[in-house]
Amino acid sequence: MGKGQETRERLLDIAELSVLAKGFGATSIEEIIAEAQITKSGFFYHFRDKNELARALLQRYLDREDGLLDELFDRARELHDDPLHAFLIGLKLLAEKMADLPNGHPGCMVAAYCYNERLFDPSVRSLNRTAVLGWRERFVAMLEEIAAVYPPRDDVDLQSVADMVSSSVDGGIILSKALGEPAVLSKQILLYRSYIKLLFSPTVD
Amino acid sequence: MGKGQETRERLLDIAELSVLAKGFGATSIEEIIAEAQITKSGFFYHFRDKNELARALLQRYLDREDGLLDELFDRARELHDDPLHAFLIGLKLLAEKMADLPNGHPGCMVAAYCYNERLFDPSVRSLNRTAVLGWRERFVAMLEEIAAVYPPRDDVDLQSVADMVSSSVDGGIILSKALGEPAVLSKQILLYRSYIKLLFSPTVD
DNA sequence: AACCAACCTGACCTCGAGTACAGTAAATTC
DNA sequence: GAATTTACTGTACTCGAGGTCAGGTTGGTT
Repeated sequence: MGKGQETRERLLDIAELSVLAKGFGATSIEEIIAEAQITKSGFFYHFRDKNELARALLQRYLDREDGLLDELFDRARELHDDPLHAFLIGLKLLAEKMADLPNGHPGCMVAAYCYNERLFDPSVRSLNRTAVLGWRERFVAMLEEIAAVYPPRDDVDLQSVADMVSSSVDGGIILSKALGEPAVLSKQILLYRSYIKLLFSPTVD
Repeated sequence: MGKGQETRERLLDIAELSVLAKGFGATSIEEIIAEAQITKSGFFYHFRDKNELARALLQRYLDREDGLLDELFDRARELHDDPLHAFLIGLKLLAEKMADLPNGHPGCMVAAYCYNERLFDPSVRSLNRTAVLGWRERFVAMLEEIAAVYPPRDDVDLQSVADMVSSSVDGGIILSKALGEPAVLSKQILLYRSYIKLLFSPTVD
């Protein structure tokens, strides 16, 4: 990574934490460059304007998130052939990952952007939408594979069950933040796992 | 309601929508007073500073939310004596209420404040925390009553199952907003309901 | 040695934000 | 009907925000 890329990443790191803690509108370029020890002109060399910072921030977050999900659920599939058990293992790995964050989850960019939507141009909003649709697709594929083997014990829409992964994570993050109890997030993921277990297991216990 | 209270409520209405759409930091007093057709000094007559607006906004939101939950779950209890079925009915009523919002849910103040936490003084943050704890308490009480009659079919922590109500709502709101699909929220609540059904029902069908 | 692109710095501009404070018209109280 | 309170308006101030532009330094290419 060249010197320019390094600076850019540093700017994004600083911006990311600030955006998750104060929102995009309250995150000033002034404060980012102060922490990054760079001048304002230096900042604008890397990003044309604040909206380009927003786009880059979201894109980087989504790439990382996709990478993490690939890693965890691929690993889960390695550990178990059965689609249901692989999914349950993947959820456990995810819960553990979330529990291992030292200061709790810093926040979900997608959620932060939802509560700042009016600030962004359509391209950023569409990026956000596409990301959530991607997660839906990812988990719907797993769930269909599961449902083909284990008929669900309740009449549910698999697409919504797929959405529930994102919902549990985003909801869990909010509760963790509001309560100041980082553990809440992983507990919510494990409850989703419990639902999947009950929904698809032929016998329970 | 006197003239002053009326103005105050109008200011809060305008601020609420803006905060949920752009975040608190990006919501300017200037824009609020422009829409409310009042001067800046008029605004500061009602609120000492921006932080007092924040507190009033959250307080009003929480009062309304508590009122709504009281209404729905009291009504549910009227409709069915059994604690499990009453809870399931309450969740259905909640899902319907959420589905009936014409333009989708405008957003949860608690969630918005979580992603703006650094902007507020400790009293506001503590108000936010207390609210979530209140919801936890409310639903834990219902779940304990249920669990006393119907032993849960999975080894779960009832406090987390209680938190899952808030988590489903907040997660559902975020997905709805990100996707531009208002229906997602009520579907997530109904999935939580499905989980409760599977978790406590002696027989499934 | 000359050049050039990448990576910045410094000085400057404009605008709107939050805030202060003095004044005032209308309603309410005494 | 005088005094007080409520509910504002008008004016003025400061500061930090996002953004521009012209210039400078550095390390590698020709």
